[in-house]
Amino acid sequence: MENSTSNEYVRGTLKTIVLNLLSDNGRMYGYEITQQVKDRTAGEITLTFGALYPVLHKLEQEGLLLTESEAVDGRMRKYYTLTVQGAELARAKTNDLERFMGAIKLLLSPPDGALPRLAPERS
Amino acid sequence: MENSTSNEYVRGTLKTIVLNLLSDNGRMYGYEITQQVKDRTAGEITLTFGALYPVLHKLEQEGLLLTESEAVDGRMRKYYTLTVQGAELARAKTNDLERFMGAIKLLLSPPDGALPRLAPERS
DNA sequence: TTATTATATATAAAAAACTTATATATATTT
DNA sequence: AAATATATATAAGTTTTTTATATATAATAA
Repeated sequence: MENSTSNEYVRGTLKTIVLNLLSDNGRMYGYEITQQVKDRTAGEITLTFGALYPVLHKLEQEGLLLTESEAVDGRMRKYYTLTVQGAELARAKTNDLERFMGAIKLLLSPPDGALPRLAPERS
Repeated sequence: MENSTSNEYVRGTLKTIVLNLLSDNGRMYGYEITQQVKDRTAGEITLTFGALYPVLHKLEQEGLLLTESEAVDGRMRKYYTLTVQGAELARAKTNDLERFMGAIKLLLSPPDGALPRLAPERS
């Protein structure tokens, strides 16, 4: 049984997650990215292949990643590495995401000690 | 001149932001929501009407919000209030978002003291 | 030995979400 | 008189994501 929240919040952060992991690891293949995300977040975040591969292909196409295909133990792997521009974007987007999360925290912590309020009459 | 990051990260969090603000404030209208988000995040997050109104309409349609239209100073306002279900969802989604952000932090802080790595040969 | 699970990438169709542009209208400020 | 602020709304187009499907090998379990 899984106990991760829906990956609704991955929406918008996927590109940044991928760039950031590649920045940390230097060289990764798609499947490895999904596994590392799952492992490092204790299963909280799981990437789907249907979302991941199109993002990887698009980043490559934009000149942010380089690829090398390699057969390992009879199975094909496609390794991705950041280009200089990709590394620059990784820094920028990671920084942006941190700022965004700081801003979200300002919203999630009630301004005063406000209690939750409901609609009055009908439930 | 604005200095907010692109609202790319709002993607996926908009519904949660709206539910959370309504939970704090009890009763708000659309324009007010955009202003409060801008104010409380020091301009870091700005909601667009094209994204906000469809979300409000959808939440209403799903029975999570109640509406009351009211003319104030000659201008129309449509106030939104959480239903019981809406309040419950607000709690759940706020909690989920906090968990998600905790998980993201695990990803953004490098596991070891790893230095950023680039592609070898071609730029 | 056969079936299942894990490893590995990929794409297409459909749905969902968001951006951008546009429309309408009143009040206030310049 | 013009511009800005307040206020909601929708439609068209784009982008993104989900879901389903396809392919293939290796390792493990039954």
